[in-house]
Amino acid sequence: MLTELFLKGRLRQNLSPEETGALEASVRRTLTVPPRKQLIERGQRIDNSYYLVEGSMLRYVDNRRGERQLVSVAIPGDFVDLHGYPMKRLDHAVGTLTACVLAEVPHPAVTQLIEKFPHLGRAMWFSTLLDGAMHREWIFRLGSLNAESRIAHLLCELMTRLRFVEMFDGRNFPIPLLQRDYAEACGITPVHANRSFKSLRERGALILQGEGRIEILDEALLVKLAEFEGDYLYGSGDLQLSEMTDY
Amino acid sequence: MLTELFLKGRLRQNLSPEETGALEASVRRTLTVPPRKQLIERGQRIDNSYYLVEGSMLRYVDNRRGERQLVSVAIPGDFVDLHGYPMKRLDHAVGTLTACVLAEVPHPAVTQLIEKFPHLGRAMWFSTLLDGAMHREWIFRLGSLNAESRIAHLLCELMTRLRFVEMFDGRNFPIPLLQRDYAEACGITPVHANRSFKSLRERGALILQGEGRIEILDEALLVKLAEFEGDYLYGSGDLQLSEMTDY
DNA sequence: CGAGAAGTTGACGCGGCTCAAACACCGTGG
DNA sequence: CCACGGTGTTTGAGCCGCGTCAACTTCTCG
Repeated sequence: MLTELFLKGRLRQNLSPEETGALEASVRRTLTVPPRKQLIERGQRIDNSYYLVEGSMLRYVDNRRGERQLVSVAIPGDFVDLHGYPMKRLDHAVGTLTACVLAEVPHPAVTQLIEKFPHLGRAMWFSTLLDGAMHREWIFRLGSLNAESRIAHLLCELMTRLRFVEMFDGRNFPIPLLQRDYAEACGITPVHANRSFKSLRERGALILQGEGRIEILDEALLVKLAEFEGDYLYGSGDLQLSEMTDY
Repeated sequence: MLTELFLKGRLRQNLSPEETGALEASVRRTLTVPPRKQLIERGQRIDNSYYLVEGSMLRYVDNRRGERQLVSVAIPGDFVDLHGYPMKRLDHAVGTLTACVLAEVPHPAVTQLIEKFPHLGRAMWFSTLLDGAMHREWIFRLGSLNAESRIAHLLCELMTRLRFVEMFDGRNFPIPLLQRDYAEACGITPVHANRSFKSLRERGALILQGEGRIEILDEALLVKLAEFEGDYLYGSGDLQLSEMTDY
């Protein structure tokens, strides 16, 4: 079941066996990509989308000085560039963070999927809108928080999302973002990211183990520092997409 | 033709007469809303979406100190909270900037629309993804630019979008955002927004006429300061959604 | 003519940037 | 075996962009 995590991590509802079967069948092939490799550049036309089975990926835009601004971190279960299906080209670059296993889904297959299963189509629409919600919170992070809180906020989001796909044990943070990645995500310099991590360490919130390995010690403290409210991830049971199928 | 601007501003392609007729017919009523009035609060469940016919609106999230972070500025032709159709509740607040005329579209009507016109459904999906693209650029703005460039970048985006709906004459900027609104959009204080505008004025980029009225003098200079590349608005003729209908 | 909202400006402090150096760890090759 | 370079992390010193606090002006409207 390649797409099993898609359900847990992104769709927020159950699909019928026919729908999951059709989704599974629309995968043309799977491929393995080495770490830190750019797959798509800004402006590139695409006619496949990639579902992330294993590993983690980054989406980013570059400014004219070659500096990178991260806009998204993808984890297993994310349909990384499904928005490329309606948009036809991407306004940002996509690359791997770690080695990744990807499932390739051709856009014509998506068209067939959603025409045959309109309900699945709305679910896929929803999954692309979750990116929008996460982008909005990313804007909040950059516009309203200081450096230390920005990092805490990003960690909180990722911990919450990782729990959806059962990839976080409460201590060992499984995404090996380097300090310069946090800097590029949070709009600060790597030096200042380091100082912010030092402060988080001194507060007892986490332990750094080098090369992006982080051990979480006090999640509640991170949530408090970040003013984190996870409702924007639409994970609560009583507000699921399935309610809309009543229409 | 209430929804005429939707085509120009958001859909980036042509619709058939049947499609536009059905879209038009799905409007239950139009309503007028006074300026600076909040319509929807974060977390609120919705079962209508609003298409903006006239005026301008803001979308924002609040932090726990009551400070406001803008995440979007809506102009005529925008389907302000169409993403609320698949999501069922909003993760942000929505309010008017000026007095607005809104067209109310019930969500069940949207379901009927997209089931009868799958092509229109994909077009509406696209229009919600345009928000995502603008959000990403908003992240870039906050994460990679200084205060003066952030304001310039926001102005550039809005000028470009206003041109799509033929609402910008090249001089008089028709959205009366106050300096504190620019501050809330750009993650700076109102005082510093004022100093940044002063700098833009001294460069000869624009003239401030009070109460949010701005006259644009040197658009090229603003584009340069902002490192603005408008391709993310998907306005270029050769990359329109219509190409995907080949599938 | 008083009150409030928007804009403007100055003085001062702090958060984050820049430049620089040093340290830890690892894989490679002599 | 150790020397070595590369990468990631850590820390210090000094500076600057932006925040804070406060005063003042202008305009509008009651």
